[in-house]
Amino acid sequence: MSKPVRVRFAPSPTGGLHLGGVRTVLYNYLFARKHGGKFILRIEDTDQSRFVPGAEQYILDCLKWCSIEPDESSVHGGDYGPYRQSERKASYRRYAEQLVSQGHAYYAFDTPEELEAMRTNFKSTENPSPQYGHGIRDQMKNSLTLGATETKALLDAGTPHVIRIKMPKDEPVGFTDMIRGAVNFNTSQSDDKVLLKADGMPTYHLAVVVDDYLMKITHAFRGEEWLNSAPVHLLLWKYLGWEEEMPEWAHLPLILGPDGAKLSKRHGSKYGFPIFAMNWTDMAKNDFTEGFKERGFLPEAFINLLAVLGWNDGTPQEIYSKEEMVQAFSMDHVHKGGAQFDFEKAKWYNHEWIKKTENQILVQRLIDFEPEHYANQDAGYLQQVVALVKDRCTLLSDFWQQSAFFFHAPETLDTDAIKPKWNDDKATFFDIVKEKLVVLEHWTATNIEATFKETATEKDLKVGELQLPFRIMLVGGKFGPGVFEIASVIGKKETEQRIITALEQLAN
RNA sequence: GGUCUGUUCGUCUAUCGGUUCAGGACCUUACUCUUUCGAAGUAAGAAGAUGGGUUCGAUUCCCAUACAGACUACCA
Repeated sequence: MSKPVRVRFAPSPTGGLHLGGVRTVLYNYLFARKHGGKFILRIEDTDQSRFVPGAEQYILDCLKWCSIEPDESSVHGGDYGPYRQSERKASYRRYAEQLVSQGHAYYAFDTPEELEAMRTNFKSTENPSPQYGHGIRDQMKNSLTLGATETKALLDAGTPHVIRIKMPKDEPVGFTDMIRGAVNFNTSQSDDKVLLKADGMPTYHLAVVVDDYLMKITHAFRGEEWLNSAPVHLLLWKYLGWEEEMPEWAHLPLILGPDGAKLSKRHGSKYGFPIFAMNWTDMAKNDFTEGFKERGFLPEAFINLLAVLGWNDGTPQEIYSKEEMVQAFSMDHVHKGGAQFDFEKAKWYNHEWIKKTENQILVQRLIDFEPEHYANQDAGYLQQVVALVKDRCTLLSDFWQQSAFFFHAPETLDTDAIKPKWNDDKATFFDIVKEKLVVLEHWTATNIEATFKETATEKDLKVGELQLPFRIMLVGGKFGPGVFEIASVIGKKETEQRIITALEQLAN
């Protein structure tokens, strides 16, 4: 029997949570649930200069909205905390120093200016970005070139320094990716990545390995953009003596924008669709990014469309509930290639979910979405309205436009639509039909329709030509569900009143 | 520049070497149905990047080319 599955999502609280991030969480979550394991949320806040206040809470809120909440996290707790890297700071240094004493890492004292100078000096057309690696480290200021005594002196003097991994020259490294199979590299290709920064914080490279080990992570999913740094992590697992404990890795394909490049905030503003799960405002940069939630997406639709962007279960099914996804999910059906995000299809998913969602739940979503419109309405009435209009709404924001006339009489009537064909016969018809409706015993759509049609026949008028005027009277415009159903929902009194108001307007 | 990864209709994808027009969905168009607008239904449109192999047989396996993307920070 294998170890219990433990997967983790490790966002950096430096900004919003974009589509790719949510999809990574989702796959983590689905995989954990599928295998009865734990889903852990770890906050990677080692870069204090980029840390954005509120971002951690934002991430938690997004996950809550999507109902993919972690089992262990900085708020839920667990056996392997703390789950914030800033709170684990003390533990990283000893691992870095262990590597130094083993000869797998070294102290480097180069100042930012010196590094900058190195990059410009060694820059050439063949090598536009020279790397601090086996070819260059001999010429830099580090414990390998300085010698033991000078290094110790600098260290004792408190000289700012970092610890870098010493990448071996020309050794093959490789691993088996859950999605891509065998992936091979050569150690010469990677530079001597900084493991511990001058402020004592670890970089991602050190932290991810140490934390994954200490938290007993069994499977690690991350974006394809990390593939190139895998050799560094591989070596770290090996050098720290934890090779046997190394998790299985899956590098998820990227989500691309309509232009085929990695999806970014830029795409959102350029093409007019959201990129983040929820609205996010970076106060420091005064930068606002729209969210799917506020755009009117249902969380069920949101995770559905993300799950299927790069994964399928081999069947033609497209609409999945979260439970169905857990059942069907499997890593071997995750696509290798990046997937372009198509907002049209995203809207289609939402539409399908609106149709599929029970009226009662939909009403609740609407109240949450636009309380100013729905919060003080009668729940039963809202459900009737929602049942009538849901088929014609793609986003939650469409509901008000489609249903406002259920809550108040139309402010303006599109009389231009009927005036050309309006005449006294029709005016008389509505007078009579109004009187008949007022005394109608059972106020139902079928009865209203029957009364309407009988009266039309009596008056020798075509029903079709009367329906549009009736619609304009009740709705104000040429849209909405069936007129008789509308009349039945808004009630006898309101129907009568709207006919009267409209007849007055048409008489002028 | 180097390294890594990828490539089936415009987009998301099915096909785990072998029947059938390479299937489904989004999208677009036409028609039908609602004598409103959605919706719905029907039909049509549209693909294996290129060139070599391997094989009785390749979209599927291998190689090359092309194209695309990612990475190349004391950011993650």
